[in-house]
Amino acid sequence: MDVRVRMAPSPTGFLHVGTARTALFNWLFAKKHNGKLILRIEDTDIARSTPEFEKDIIEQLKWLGIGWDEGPIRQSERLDLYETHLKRLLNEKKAYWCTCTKDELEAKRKEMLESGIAPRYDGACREKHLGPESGGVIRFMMPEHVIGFTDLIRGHIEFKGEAIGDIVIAKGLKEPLYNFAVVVDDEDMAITHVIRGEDGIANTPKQLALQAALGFRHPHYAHLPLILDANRAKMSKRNAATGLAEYRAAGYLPEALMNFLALIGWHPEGDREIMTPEEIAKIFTLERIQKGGGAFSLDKLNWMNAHYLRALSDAEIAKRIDWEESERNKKIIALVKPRAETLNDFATHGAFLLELPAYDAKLLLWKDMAPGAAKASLEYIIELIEQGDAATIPKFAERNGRGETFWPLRVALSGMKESPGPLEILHALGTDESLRRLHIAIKKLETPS
RNA sequence: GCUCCCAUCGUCUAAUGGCUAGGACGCCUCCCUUUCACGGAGGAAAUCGGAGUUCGAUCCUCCGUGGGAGCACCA
Repeated sequence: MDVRVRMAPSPTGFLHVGTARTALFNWLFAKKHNGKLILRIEDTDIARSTPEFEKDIIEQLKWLGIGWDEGPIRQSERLDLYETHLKRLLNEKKAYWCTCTKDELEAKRKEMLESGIAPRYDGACREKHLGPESGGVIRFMMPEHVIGFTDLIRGHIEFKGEAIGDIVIAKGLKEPLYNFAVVVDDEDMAITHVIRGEDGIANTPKQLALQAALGFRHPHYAHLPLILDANRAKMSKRNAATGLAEYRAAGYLPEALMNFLALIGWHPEGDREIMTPEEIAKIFTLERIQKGGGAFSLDKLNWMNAHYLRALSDAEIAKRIDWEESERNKKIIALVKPRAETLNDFATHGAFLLELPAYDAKLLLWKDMAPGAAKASLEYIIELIEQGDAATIPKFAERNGRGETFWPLRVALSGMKESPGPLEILHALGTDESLRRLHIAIKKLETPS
């Protein structure tokens, strides 16, 4: 059978890195097996879903480089389909209307919690035989037997049906809830493999039972380890940037992010870590997915991003940061690239070329050299530049001392403690601007602080 | 509290029922170098604990401990 997988984000928030990683693994799996990937928007929660979030999800997925074969399919546009199956379950007495109030349920829940048993619905409305006019919710009669399945990553997992209780599958005939809509859709879309986060494990028995009751087939399940934050807890907005758009805005490259995300919870056989999506897809297998959660290491992402950045041509970088290809911009890019970690660094690290930053005169002094020596060195360099002999600066440095020559020059031109090399900056700035900055430096050295 | 899942350097991970447990990030040292970065060469750093199976266990089993997730008229 042809592989069909889906990514099923809920538009109740911006695209989360965890959701993106799950989407990526589905994408890799589909690609590896020549299967189809379906984008399904799980917007059954009308109160929390917004078009803005949906737009962000689609936009970021595309930006990351994840394409899909079918969709986006919105659950909110398929309410009739769910209603049909809901009615069937009701008719077959596999589901029933329930009018228990939230207060009643909360009280019972508390009671059960206090007596040390797993809180679950007690089935109070099971035998009431209520109809749609009751205005209640629809509950599914959970079977009391053990429900097990073989997770493609974790192996056999079992849950006791009686511990789950009768779950609410819809608030009304036109208001299906997550677990029910998922089951109907996975069947309707002929999903073969459900690849989702570990937090979906506990939902699996519910969905399995629902599938059985509806006469649907069971897809294969694979539960991915979670992406953890630095504190090894599920990544949350409180402790880290969780929105993919935030990383994009911070200047990360989609190819770097993709490579990085693929390596959280999955690893190829060998030592190779830098791989294109195509290379990864080729060797991707669920068997090599880790069981334990993996921490999101910003350090490693930064390293990887810098690595990918250096591999880009200057012209490509200009395009990505939306800079016109002027001579000046080209120079900035070439100069900043070896040191850049993110795309944003071109603007921030390159700023000194456009405007000399304020700096302290003392910065001009190499080690414990005297201000007079620095001044003399800079004055001589000015002379060389004015004579068109800038090319002989290295020779002068040999006589004058490398540090004593290059350090003051570099600081005079950049105003910074750390920067590209002085001759490169000199070239990038051009003669006029370089001379202007050198004179500023000399003035600083002349002014006692 | 209940249910489920997990456990190799700080982090992401590789490997094998048996040589000095490998790589990457980060960290440290050295080289290159005016600085920083890049690059190059080294280094420190791990099989959670206890039983059992076995000639032998990091790997298999059990217990413990630790960590995580889930327990909605959210998804």
